[in-house]
Amino acid sequence: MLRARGLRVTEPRVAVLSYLASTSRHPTAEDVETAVNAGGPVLSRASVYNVLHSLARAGLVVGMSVKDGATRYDAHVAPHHHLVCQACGRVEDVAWQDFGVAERGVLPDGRTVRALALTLDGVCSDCG
Amino acid sequence: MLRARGLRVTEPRVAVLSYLASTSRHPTAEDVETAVNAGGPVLSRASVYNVLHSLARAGLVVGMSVKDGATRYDAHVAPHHHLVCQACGRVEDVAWQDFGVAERGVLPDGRTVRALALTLDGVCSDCG
DNA sequence: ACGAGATTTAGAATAGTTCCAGACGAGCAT
DNA sequence: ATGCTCGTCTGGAACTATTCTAAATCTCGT
Repeated sequence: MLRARGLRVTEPRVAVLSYLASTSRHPTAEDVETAVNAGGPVLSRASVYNVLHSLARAGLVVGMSVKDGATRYDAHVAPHHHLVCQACGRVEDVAWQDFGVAERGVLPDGRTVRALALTLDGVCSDCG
Repeated sequence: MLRARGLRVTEPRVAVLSYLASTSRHPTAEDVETAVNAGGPVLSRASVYNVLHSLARAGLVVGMSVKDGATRYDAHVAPHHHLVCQACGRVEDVAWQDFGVAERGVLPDGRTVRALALTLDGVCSDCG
């Protein structure tokens, strides 16, 4: 998977990518560091950022900024939106077809939209 | 205007709000500080943040996070989207009717969307 | 004009991220 | 398999954006 994108296969990359792929949360870099270092050899903070950047450049994960706090990462790269809960701050996925927009297109004035994910403010399933 | 929202009218608030209302850019807190202090009495950095937070809480401005860098502020609170140019990083407005989505609504699974603004990745008018 | 309480201030403190220079190790060529 | 090369990893310092704190100041109802 990494190899297919022209990235060398290293232990840190495997660890980070499997963690991200295994969770439906949208962990911050710190979450990743904590999880990956939970019971084994340590990954330095700088490495976490390095790896996240590599994976993002390769298109294997996407990073997203939410107004409060740190950048969150998501290994689900198929087109979908994010719902940021105004009550609890959680970030949940929203299936693409559940919020109808053209995936990409040209605005009436000619500007081009290449949206991969939209961020919606709302209320999540628990706080609803 | 400030008074209408139950905020005391102070010189810093007036200065920041007029600056934000006068520009179609989407300035960062630092931009605001620079602009407001350009030729007059100084506003401390902490005050800029204080004021931006008050205004945001009162609904007179909205803050938005873009993946790279600092939070940007916008005094145009009517519903509209933001287009983040992938080439130059600029943030431009997109009229609501130019990108059709329901302003708010309920997803098929019951979660509530209260979107005020969506952030689109794309290419701006200059870089087009 | 006065007083209560909100607001501002400067600077220190914190959080998130990046930079650096050197050590290390993946994978190509042999 | 072995050596080499360069991409990758590391710890720590540095940096940037933002928040905190405690005291000074100012707005506005009375």
